[in-house]
Amino acid sequence: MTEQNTYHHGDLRRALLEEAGRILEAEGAASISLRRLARSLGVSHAAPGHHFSDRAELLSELAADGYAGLADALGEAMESTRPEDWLGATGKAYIRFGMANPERYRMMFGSQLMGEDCPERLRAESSRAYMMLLRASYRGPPDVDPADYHVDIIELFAWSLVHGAVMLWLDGQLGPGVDRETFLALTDRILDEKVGR
Amino acid sequence: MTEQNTYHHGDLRRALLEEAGRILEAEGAASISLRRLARSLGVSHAAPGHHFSDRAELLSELAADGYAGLADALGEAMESTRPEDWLGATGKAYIRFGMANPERYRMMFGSQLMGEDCPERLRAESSRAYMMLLRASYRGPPDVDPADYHVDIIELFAWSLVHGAVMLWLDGQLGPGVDRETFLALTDRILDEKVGR
DNA sequence: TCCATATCTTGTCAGCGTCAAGTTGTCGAA
DNA sequence: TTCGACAACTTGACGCTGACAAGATATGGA
Repeated sequence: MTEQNTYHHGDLRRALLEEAGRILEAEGAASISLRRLARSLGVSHAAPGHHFSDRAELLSELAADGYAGLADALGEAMESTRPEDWLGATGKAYIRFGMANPERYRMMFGSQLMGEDCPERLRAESSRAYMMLLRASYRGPPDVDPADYHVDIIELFAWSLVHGAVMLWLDGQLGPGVDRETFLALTDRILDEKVGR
Repeated sequence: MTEQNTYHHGDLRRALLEEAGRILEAEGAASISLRRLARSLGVSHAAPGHHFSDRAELLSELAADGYAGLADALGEAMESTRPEDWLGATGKAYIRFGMANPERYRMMFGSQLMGEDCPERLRAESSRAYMMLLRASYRGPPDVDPADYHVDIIELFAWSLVHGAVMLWLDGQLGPGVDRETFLALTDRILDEKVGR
């Protein structure tokens, strides 16, 4: 399926992204090289260059996929809970997404792909995820467009909290005393007690 | 001072770290290359290899310096406030440190330098910074060694909060509506209202 | 059928980290 | 003072990387 002996690969772009995603979670973003991807897929070393202008563009695509997955996870969390529980539910979903996709998450937030001239899709997917959190924490009148919410204390508070917790976990900064179970119990308790209002 | 025409540079190791630090804040960690450092300092391309076994080892040293600076900043914040205000004061100092040293901060937490076989000094300095936050948030009896504190809800809560806030700021995730002043006002307010108990 | 075009290959370039082997300076012991 | 061990540095090489240019090949519409 990924192997086709035709001159044209068929869907090299997709294959490149899939292989890159595999390497990402297995070895980290630093191990992703265009030449290695080409080697794995049996194409020439310059073939990837026809689908991504840059190595950065490929990584941005991976990051955009990550934001899309995060936004979806947040959306699902909101669908299965009542609006008054949205903030806590999305927080928990956020933390679980980060723990399930550590390298993906690290790349989304750690590397500075989101510059001035970042790809449009990356910007779109990341702001979609952001809008999810805004919606989850919004408490105002219901007829306001989510794009018109403004960042206020609650939103920054909630997002900072879950984002920081995931980062601390991924970097192993919490020490050996905090295992996976303990961490989840702690964060859930924080979200219940501090965020639920 | 950084230029000496002797065969032996004198203090090449220090000069390498200083130049690397300059490049770090100016262009980001990705722009730090051993050969470029050698070129800037007028030594051969292999000279840095005699002071750092690895490129990673040099970066780890930079990160360790960062943790040392962070720990110092937290320590100063605690010295100039009463113990009951420590948590809020260290939180504010933490946020200001991150904003003042964006690329340094990103490298400390973003890149996975803190693995199993990470340099001893990096581990030491990072846990020193961690201990500062534990001390600042500790509320138990005063005769307990800080090393024996255990991570509990308050500590994780406080550190997650400031860490996440800094990351969001550095990555520009908050959008154009949140400028530096607004961000500082928001985070200060959060620390006062939510962390002060 | 034929040609424009997308796709892929081959070749090349400079830069990078890393290692090996040789050179030069330093410093303490004899 | 001389000598030898050792640290600091240079030179050279290797394979890897991203990037570009130019040519080959397949595809699909006119």
